[in-house]
Amino acid sequence: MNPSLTLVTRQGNLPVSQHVSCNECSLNPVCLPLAVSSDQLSELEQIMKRGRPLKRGEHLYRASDTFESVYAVRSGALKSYSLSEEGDEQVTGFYLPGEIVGMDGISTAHHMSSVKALETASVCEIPFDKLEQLSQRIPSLQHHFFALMSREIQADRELHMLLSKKAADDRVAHLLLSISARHQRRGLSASSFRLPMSRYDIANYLGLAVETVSRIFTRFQQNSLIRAEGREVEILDRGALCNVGRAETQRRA
Amino acid sequence: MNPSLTLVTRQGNLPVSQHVSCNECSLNPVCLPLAVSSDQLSELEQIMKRGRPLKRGEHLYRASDTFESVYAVRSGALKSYSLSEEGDEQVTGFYLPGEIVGMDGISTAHHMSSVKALETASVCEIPFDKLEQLSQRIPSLQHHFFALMSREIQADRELHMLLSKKAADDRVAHLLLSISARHQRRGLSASSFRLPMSRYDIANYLGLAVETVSRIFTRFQQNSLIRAEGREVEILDRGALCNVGRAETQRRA
DNA sequence: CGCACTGTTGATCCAGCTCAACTTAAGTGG
DNA sequence: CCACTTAAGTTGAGCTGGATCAACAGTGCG
Repeated sequence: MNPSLTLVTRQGNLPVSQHVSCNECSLNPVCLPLAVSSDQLSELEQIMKRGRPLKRGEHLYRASDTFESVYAVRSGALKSYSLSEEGDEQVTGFYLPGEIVGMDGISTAHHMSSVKALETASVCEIPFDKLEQLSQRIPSLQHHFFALMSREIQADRELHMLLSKKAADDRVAHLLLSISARHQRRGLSASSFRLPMSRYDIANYLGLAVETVSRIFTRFQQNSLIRAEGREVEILDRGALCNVGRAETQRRA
Repeated sequence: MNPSLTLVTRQGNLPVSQHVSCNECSLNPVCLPLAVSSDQLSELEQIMKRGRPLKRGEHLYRASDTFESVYAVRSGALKSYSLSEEGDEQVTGFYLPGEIVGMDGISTAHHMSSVKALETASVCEIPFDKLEQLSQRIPSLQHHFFALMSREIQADRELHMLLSKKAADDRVAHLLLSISARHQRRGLSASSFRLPMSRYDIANYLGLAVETVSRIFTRFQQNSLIRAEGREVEILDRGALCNVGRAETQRRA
């Protein structure tokens, strides 16, 4: 609770710069290591730090903190958000294991959003200046980071379309499919998973009211597209979920 | 009209790799050169190519073209857009002189969107593989590109908030202010300019109906926030324009 | 075991969409 | 250079998807 106490605990129990071993990490095939050859991996490991896990609700960083590092998610889940001038929250993204968070803020030297843990989560910290230096020597690493950011931009463009053109059902369906795909990528079940975020966060992210999201979950369930119990979700009819908005009116028994 | 004829014209009249001289370019202070020292500028100029200008409606590239280059806008204006599975267009961005377009597609080796000229426009082509090589040797260039992409991500996050939380007036006001700021950055008038894009494109970009955008222009004009005549716009009350959505109901005579 | 958070459901309302008619501007060919 | 076509923009009227307000049901943490 007390900041200085937290600091002591962190530095006392878990050395801040504990050695990171990507080879022993199950995320190896989906995370940063895929960008570098095995003999260069140790160089990457050298600059990475692993901190103590974050508890639900704890911040990884806050908007206006100075930008120093990007982070690879090891476990758990995080959300990024920012506040408008009027003070209301906009959830801007969700981050699952194997994904990189914190790439905003490179240009301003300050983070432009805040990131907090949705559940107990741990991350590998990658000091960005070190990463830039390393990228000078490892072309594939430089390329990988350009590609990562490019993919982030692409995803944002897709979201742009979702928010500007698609109805509420589509948006929710899209999110479910996105989470599903990201699970599958890690070798987990694509059809059965637990959502790490609340209905509130989903609604906020998708530009909808909580009530609307809730109703849509219910409707999807009634139409046997999914089975949902709280945050536990099972995808029953992936095809139909992809086509929500296409066959808008479910004229089925 | 005939592709091969166009090709001849291009290569005949204007060599594809015509030397680019950033020092003689008025965009020098807002474009790429700001990333490199003057003695390294020639290296950058070396890899850039200037093609023939694009006419209104011509494509710079199309979605699924192989990704080879990014482009710095020299003059005119461009829009990027993509098509949904149902075939309708989503305008994803507008690009003005001094700005870089084409940074999607790095990860896939194919462009994920199309870019076409809104009016006669010219660009400097920057082959991306060459740029990566150069970035290996010029840290500030590498950093600048990371920063550029980071800023793109930031802008997308802001747009996310705009689309998910803000009312139609806010969205239009925001766009006008954005165009204004980008004009100012180039040393042009911040308060008086010509919009390069149609009402249709504005509406599409902001996730609104054309009619709504048109009505809002009219309303802004009635309330003396702007003076608008077709695409010609003058900002009369910048403060009020920033606060649209704050003082929603204009209880004024 | 109680208080606060998270989620669901119902009823009502309104911002912005759709449809429609019309005006103005911009090409285009004779 | 003007008549004609087509695209771009504006205005009006009415409809609707999703927001808002409200009440209630789990759920879980301290």
